[in-house]
Amino acid sequence: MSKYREFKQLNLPEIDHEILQFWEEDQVFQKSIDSKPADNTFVFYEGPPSANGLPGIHHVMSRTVKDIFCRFQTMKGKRVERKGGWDTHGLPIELSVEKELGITKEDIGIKISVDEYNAKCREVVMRYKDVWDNITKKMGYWVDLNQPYITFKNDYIESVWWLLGRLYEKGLLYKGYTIQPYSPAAGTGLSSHELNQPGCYRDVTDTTVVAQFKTIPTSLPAVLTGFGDVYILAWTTTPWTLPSNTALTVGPKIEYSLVKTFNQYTFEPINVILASALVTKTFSGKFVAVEDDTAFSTFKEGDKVPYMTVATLPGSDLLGIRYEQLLPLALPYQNPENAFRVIGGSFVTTEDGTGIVHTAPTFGADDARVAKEAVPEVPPMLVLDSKENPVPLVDLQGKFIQGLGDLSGKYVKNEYYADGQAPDKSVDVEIAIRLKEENKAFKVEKYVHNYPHCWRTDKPVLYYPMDSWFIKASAVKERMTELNKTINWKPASTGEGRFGKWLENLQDWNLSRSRYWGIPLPIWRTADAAEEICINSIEKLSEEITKANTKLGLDQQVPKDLHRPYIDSVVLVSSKGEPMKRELDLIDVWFDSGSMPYAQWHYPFENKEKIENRTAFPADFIAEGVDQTRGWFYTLHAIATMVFDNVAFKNVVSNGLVLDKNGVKMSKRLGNVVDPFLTIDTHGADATRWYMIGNAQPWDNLKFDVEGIEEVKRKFFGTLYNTYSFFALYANIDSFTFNEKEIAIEERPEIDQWIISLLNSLIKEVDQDFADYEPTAAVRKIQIFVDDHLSNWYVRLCRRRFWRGEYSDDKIAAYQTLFECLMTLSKLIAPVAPFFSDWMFRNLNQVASISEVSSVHLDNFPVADGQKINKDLEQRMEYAQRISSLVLSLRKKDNIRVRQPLQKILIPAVSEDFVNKVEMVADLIKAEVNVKEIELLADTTGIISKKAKANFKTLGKRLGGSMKAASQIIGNLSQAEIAGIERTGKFDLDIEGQIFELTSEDFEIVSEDIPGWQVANDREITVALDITITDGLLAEGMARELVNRIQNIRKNSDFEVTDRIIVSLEDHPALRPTIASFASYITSEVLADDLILIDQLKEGESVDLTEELALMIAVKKSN
RNA sequence: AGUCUCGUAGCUCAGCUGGUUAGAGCACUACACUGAUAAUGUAGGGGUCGGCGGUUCAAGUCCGCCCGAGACUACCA
Repeated sequence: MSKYREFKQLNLPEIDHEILQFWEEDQVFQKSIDSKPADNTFVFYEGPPSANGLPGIHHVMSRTVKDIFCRFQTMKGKRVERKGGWDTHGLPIELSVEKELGITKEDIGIKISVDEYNAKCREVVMRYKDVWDNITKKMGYWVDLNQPYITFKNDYIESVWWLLGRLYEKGLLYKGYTIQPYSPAAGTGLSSHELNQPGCYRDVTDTTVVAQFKTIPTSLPAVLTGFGDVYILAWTTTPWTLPSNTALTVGPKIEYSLVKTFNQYTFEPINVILASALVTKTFSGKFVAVEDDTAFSTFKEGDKVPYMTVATLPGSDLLGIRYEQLLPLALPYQNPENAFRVIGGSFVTTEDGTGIVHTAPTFGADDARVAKEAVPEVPPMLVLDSKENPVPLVDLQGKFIQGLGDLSGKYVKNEYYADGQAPDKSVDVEIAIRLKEENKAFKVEKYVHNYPHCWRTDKPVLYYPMDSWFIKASAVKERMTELNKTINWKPASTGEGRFGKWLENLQDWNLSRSRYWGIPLPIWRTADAAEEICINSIEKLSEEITKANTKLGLDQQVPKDLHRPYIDSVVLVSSKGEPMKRELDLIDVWFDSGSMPYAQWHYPFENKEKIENRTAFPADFIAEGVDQTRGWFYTLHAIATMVFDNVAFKNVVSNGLVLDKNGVKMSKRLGNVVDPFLTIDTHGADATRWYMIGNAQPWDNLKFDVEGIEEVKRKFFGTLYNTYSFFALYANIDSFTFNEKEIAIEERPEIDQWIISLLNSLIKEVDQDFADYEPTAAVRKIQIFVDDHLSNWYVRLCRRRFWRGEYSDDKIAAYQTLFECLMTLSKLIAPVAPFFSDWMFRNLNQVASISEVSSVHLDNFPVADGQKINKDLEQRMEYAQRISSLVLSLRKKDNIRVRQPLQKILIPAVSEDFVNKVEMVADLIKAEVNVKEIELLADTTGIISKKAKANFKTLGKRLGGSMKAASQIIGNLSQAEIAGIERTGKFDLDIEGQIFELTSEDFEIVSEDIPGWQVANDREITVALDITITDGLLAEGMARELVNRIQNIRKNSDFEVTDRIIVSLEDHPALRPTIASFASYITSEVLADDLILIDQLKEGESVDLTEELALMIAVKKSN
């Protein structure tokens, strides 16, 4: 006959090892998938980590979240395939390679060939794969590591190309430009990463100009007419961009003023528009505010310049005003008629400048955006060069192009000239002087501000329009928003707020990256860009290569590796027989990861049905850090919407950050990084997982504190382990193996029915919580059940049933009940604590053979049996718990030990229902608090004093302002008045003469006191305790003290719990009544065959029986 | 700067659609319990619920503004 395993103490890491080994040997993960029907899937997508860095504790967090729901759904009968994946492209990988090789991006192709460089990336990218696989295993995260998808594989790239091809066919791919930081000196664009390097932002002194833009009178609103020439003031720190001005941007909600004054350089009378909030600031120094026109007529050079506000209007009224081009050196090649007008932009502030922004779409990101959003679109200042290509007024060297008069050929910043070559006057100064002379400069000043510099050359960067390929995401903005509304976000605010807002303000997706290690953009173009082709498969590439080989007489093949530089050398041919070359850009790596639903299956070249039958798409569930909202979550959503007009995922959990215990972000620099391996090896994976989930909701940030794991280990796993050990100890003694027929629940004692009822309530709630992606709620409820109800009430109160007496039905019921609780718990906790749960499941099942499967993870999630849920029963047990607690507190007040029996407690009968319920649990209470009788006191006796309280909910609405007074009156009602309410159910409340007719519903009546008794209250329950100790009670109390001392001796002597003993006691007069009445009680309690009183006992040990009485006790084994 | 989240006891967190005296665990103190014992019970101290204003008979809860922490996005004439 097999026994339940017993242990010396809880060792979670050892359990991890044991179960891990079992999983591997039995291929439990594989079985958990294969054993489920293929047509009942729960689709999960693994957001791929990059194996270029080491896993941190936050990965344990996010993977725990993923694992929980996948395991849960598996137990609910779903087939949950979990393909692992690796993100292998991207800037971090390139940078780590560059750091290692000691090179920079500029060296690629010079010091090191692109070929070698990419080989190095390929090598580095999987560097820590083993470490990752190891943590995955150790933390109990089930994911398929054997056939992961890898983003640099040709199959993956081919799928991505296919997706791009679909976008291309739909007209969603186009070439345009974005304003990017660019270093003319280095001849390269800079990433924001590079710009954020320390020391890049530096204070510089620039010549700034507040320029006067002369409005065209016919376009002015009525309020601004009749004053003469009206100028709009706009400030710039980069005067060299003024020739490229094509618009002025105002804040529609900002108030603007028209101010009458003189130009301080030309002394011509002018009227200028600027934000009202900036009038004082702008007209400081040489200016003076005046009230009327007289100052204007007498003004002469040398005086302070008078100014006066003559009109105000909101920015929205300025929209559409046209103005004369400030520096008419060139005109936009497209729609010049739409340039030089006032448009609106939400980014405009009144913090500095004039509240009106000079807008040059070719040199400012905001500028380009507002210009594009304006209706009609404001054209950027692009002109056609000799090859008819549109170019900005400044070339890639940072020089003005030809055809701009004096400016042509000059660098826009003096820093760009070679040493000693810079002219005295920078272009900025030159322009400022010219504007002054032409009555176009309102103010010219030096200004110190923060400006980014190139970290390579130390020279200021230029914001410059760079060619880029875009995905026209804005075209499907509405559809994305619509589809987003069908997604269940956890928390909802991320979906509606962060993600929703992001979709509303969606910009086109800049796909281009000028790097080397990534998926190449599969577009080939002729030199004049007249013809282009987008390659969407390797087969297509092969066809085109063959075609090109024939027409151009080449000998090319499809490269074995689709990366650069091999793919760059492929030349295709246009319909006219011209060569076509690949656009050199790589695509944004986010497109890689957003493509994973399809590319992981090499769709549509393989596994076509998986996507099209919707068995592997969309995902039922994904989870990742909240930082992925605009990363992975977005790219998944965008690609699915654009290509499949579908969501990519139905449920998404975005988890928060893992901070250190002080709430500080973990970083290597601060040395507060928690090592996940160390944590798991020391405390076990389950305690770590349980702590992370139980301590904070996944989407809140977690303040990670190892002490919290310790607490979880002690409180939760320790208690559960103790409960199991307790069960195992006695079940082994009684050879309980669940052989007997199950005893019908209604035939079991009240307390068994109660814990089973609670258990089923728990199943219901936990099942719901897991289904709702609320793991924290589930975990907390389980914890309360285990600690408070199962361990501290059920087991505590039932202990005797397990170790006393025959193997009766009552005992069997106790075993069956506790077994069921433990078995069910193993399943409920399985998603969160996969190791301990399986360990407990297997320990129980290997003896009882209740389940046919070998692992809890192959079993089904428990189903609540509504029949067994009895809310009445739960209610009365709650009464029992609360009453017991009150009695214990009363005992405490008088310092009466629980072992000392007392005669009686009095409880005022609150209601008939209450009386019935308490009577049903009276025995439990009596045993728990060691009291002989419970008297439920009907209030007719008149010895209970009561208190009435107002029911704010019912009265508040009716009484309104009189509520306070009412509550006071009701609180002071006399015993007679309260009795009246109880009798008649009515009461007329008089508040300052106004009568309100109240009913018993409007009151809460509580028994407050029983005069002359020790009384304790807990809400509606009141308990009084009779503390008289009679001789009989005293003798019985002493008997119990004796039992306790003898039990202690047994235990200290390391007797088996089943050993029978002989007890010798030192005789004492105080002891005699006890022995006379309770000798048989004592012997049966301590399993004694004999109890002997001896006058002068020499052997044994001296024991304090009470405070006054100490005596010798000897215990020996009986034969 | 914008968007979002968070702010309740020394620490970690509950607090449902507003309702009476704001709760739990940990930690601390005292006492008790003990055939589960690195557990448990009872009692105690500890709170201007980030601040200010508003709505309401009534605000931790709803609204506005501000402060602080964090994330993401954008970098500004």
